[in-house]
Amino acid sequence: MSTIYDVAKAAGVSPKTVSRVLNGDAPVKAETAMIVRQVIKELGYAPSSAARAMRSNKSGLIGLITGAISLDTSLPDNSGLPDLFIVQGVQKAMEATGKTVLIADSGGRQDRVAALMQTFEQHRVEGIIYVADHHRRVALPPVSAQTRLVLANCYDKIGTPCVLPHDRKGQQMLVADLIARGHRRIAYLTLNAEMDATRLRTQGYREALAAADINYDPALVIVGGIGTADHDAEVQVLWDAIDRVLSLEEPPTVICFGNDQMAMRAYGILRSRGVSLPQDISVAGYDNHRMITQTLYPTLTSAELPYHAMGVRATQLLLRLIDDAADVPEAPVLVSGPVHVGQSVMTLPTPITKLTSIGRMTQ
Amino acid sequence: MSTIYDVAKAAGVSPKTVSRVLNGDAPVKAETAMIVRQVIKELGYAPSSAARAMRSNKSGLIGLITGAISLDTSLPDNSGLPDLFIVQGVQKAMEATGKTVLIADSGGRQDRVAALMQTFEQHRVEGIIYVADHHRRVALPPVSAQTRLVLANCYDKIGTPCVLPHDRKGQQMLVADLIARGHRRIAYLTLNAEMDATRLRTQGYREALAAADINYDPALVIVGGIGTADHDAEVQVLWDAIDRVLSLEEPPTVICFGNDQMAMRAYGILRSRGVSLPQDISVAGYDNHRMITQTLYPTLTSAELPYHAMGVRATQLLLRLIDDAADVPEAPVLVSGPVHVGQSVMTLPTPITKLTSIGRMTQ
DNA sequence: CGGTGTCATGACATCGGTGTCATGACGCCG
DNA sequence: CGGCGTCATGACACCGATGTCATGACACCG
Repeated sequence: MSTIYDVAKAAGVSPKTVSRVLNGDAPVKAETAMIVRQVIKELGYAPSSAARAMRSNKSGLIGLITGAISLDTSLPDNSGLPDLFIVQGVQKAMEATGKTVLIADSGGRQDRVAALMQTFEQHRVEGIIYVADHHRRVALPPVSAQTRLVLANCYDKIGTPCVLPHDRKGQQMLVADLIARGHRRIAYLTLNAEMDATRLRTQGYREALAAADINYDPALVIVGGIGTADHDAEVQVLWDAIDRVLSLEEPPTVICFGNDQMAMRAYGILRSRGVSLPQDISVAGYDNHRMITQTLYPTLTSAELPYHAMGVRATQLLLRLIDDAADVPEAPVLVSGPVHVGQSVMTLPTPITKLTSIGRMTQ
Repeated sequence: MSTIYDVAKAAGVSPKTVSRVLNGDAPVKAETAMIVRQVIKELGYAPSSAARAMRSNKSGLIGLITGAISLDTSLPDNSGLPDLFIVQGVQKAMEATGKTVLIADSGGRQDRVAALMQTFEQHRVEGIIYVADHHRRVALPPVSAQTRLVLANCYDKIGTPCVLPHDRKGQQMLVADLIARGHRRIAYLTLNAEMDATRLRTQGYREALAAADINYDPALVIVGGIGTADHDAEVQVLWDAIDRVLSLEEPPTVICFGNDQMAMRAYGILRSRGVSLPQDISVAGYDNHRMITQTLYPTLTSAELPYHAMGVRATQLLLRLIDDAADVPEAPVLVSGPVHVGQSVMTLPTPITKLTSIGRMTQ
C-alpha cells in the first residue's frame, strides 16, 4: 500500500500538503489539490488509520462483545440468536458516525470476555458495548478509565449505563390488546421462573388485567421450565401445561406463551389435539421473531422485543458518553416495542357489558 | 492509556527491555522481567496495536463484509439471516490465530461495498471475506494488490477464490435418504427458478432418483415463485402447488420443499386440509434452520446448508492466501452438510422388490 | 592476562500520518 | 517604498512500538 510520501513525491508536493488536501484543514491552491487528488486516485492510496490513530490518540473504533455470533450451532435452542438484531442496530447507528465497529465474540464463555476486552484496549477502542443474549444481570471485568462501557440487554450491580427491554410494558400491552379483542380468560405460560423477563412480564400481565377489572386467576398462569436442551422434554412440559389450562372448568380463550418458539410448538400440539387455530383458541407469543411469526400459518400475534432499537439506543448512549464522560444516565434506559397482531388471535363477539362497546370489532 | 515508556520509567528499565519482556524475542534477566510484568499489571498497560501495526506493517486485522447484520428487520422474510452462521464460523476459525475481525455491513446496498472496502484498506486489513446471503454470483470492486479476498456463499466471473455450498450433493443425499426409507413418489417444490441453488438441487434430486432407478416424473416437480415479500401470496402459491401434487393420480408419499420456511408453511396448510404429518404424507425442508426444524412439531427433516463450515473453510482459505499469495485454488471450494432426519418423514413398509431389504426399517 | 563469546541492556532510527512553526511570495496601505 | 497581513507551502518533531546496532559486564579458554 502506498503512503502519503509516495503521493507527495508523485504530485511534487510535501506530505503535509497531501495531508491538507485530505483533511481540508488549511487552504490549498485549487490546482495543487486537483493534482494531489488525481495522484491519490491513481495510486489507490488510503491513509493508514494506524498512523492517524497514533498521532491523534483516537482510534475511531468501537468494540462490541456478543455471544450471539459464535453460539454453538449444534444446540437446537439458539433462541439467543435474535440478539444479533442488537448488533444490527449498533451497526446501523454507528454507520453515520464514521467509526468502525470491532466485533468480538465470547463464544458464550464468560471467562473469555476479559481477553476480548484486552484486545479492545490494545486497539484503543473509544467505547465498548456488551450485548447479552437475554435480559439478565452480568458482571464484567473492569475497563480502563478512559474506555466507556454500555451494556445492552443486561445490567450489573455497579450501575454501568445500560439499555434494557421494557418487558413489563410489552406484556401489558399485549394482554391489553387481547382484552380489547374481547378476551377475558387469558392463560399465560411463562418462561423460566429465574428470568428477569418472567418476573417483569408477569407484572405486566397482571397490570393489564387489573386495568380492565379482570380478576387474576392463578390457575391460568403456569411458570415454564423451558431451558433444557431436550426437545422432547420441552414438548412434554408444554403439552402438560396446555392440557392443564384447557381442562379448567372455565378454560381460557387465549394462551400467551413466553416466547414465539413455545407458541410455535403449541401450534403442533394444539392441532394434534384437534383444536383449531384461532377458531377454538387464540395464541400469542413474545419476541416477534419474524421468521416464526410471519411464517407460521396462521401468522402469530407477538409482542416485539425491540432488539434493533436497543442497539440503536445503546449506541447513542455510548456516543454521548464518549463525548462527555460525565453524562451518565442515572437509570437503565428502557426500550419498548409494539405488539404485532397476527391471525392467531380471534376477536370475540362483544359480550353485553356495562361498558359501551367501542369500534374495532369488524372481524 | 499508559505507554511502553511509562512502564519503562516505572520499572527503571528502557522501553526496549519492556518490549523484550512482552515479545520474548531476546533474553531478559528473570528478575527484571518480573518487575516489568508487575508494573504492566499495575498500570493496566496494553501495547498499542496501532503503533505495532505501523512498525510491522501488519495490522492483525481481517475484514468481513456481510449484508446479514443490518438486514431490514421490517421485512418479514429475513431468510437471509442464517448466513450469520458463516460469520460465526469465521469468528470461530479466526479465534485461534490472534487476528481480530473487523465486521462491516453493506446493509444490502451493493453500492456501499466499495466504501466499506476503502475503510478496510485504511485499517490495512490483511484479507477480506465477503459473505453473501445466498448462493449467487456477485461483482465486487477491485481490492489493492496485497489484500487477499475470499468469497463465501458466492462467486464471481473473474475467478476470485470462493467457498460454496454443495447444493447438488445436499439435495441428492436428502432424496437418497428418502428413497432408503421406502419413498418412490417424491415431489419437489423448489425455490425460484433463477437461483443457482434451484438448478443445482434439481440436478441432485434427479441424480438420486436415477441412482435408484426411479423414473423422473415432471409432474412431481414444481418450480416455486417464492421470493415476493407478500406473505399471503406466498401461502397461496404454496397452497396451489401442494394441491396440484396431492391431486395427482399417483400422489407423492413425501414432499421436499426448497427451504424450511416453505415446509413450515406447509405444516399449517396440510393440517388445514386435514392431512396428518407424517402419517398421511412426509415432508422435508432444506437449510436445517434449527429454529424451525427442531421446534416444529413434528421435527422437520432437512438437509443442512453448512454455513458454519463454510465460514471456517473460507477463513482457512484466506489464511492460506495471506501466507502464500500464490496458493490459489483453481476451483470453488464446495462444502457439503449432512441430512438431519426429523419426525416429519415416515419410513414406509418395505415393498416386495427384487432387491434384498437391508436394515434401517425399525420405525 | 588478553582475546573471544555470551548475556543483558540501552541508544537510536523508523513506520505514516499530522500539529507546530517557519518561510517565501504576494497584495495592500499609509 | 517599507511594513504588515494573508496565502500557500514546507521542514521538523512527535505519537508508541520495535529492529538494528552498540555497549558493558562477565565467564571461559588457551
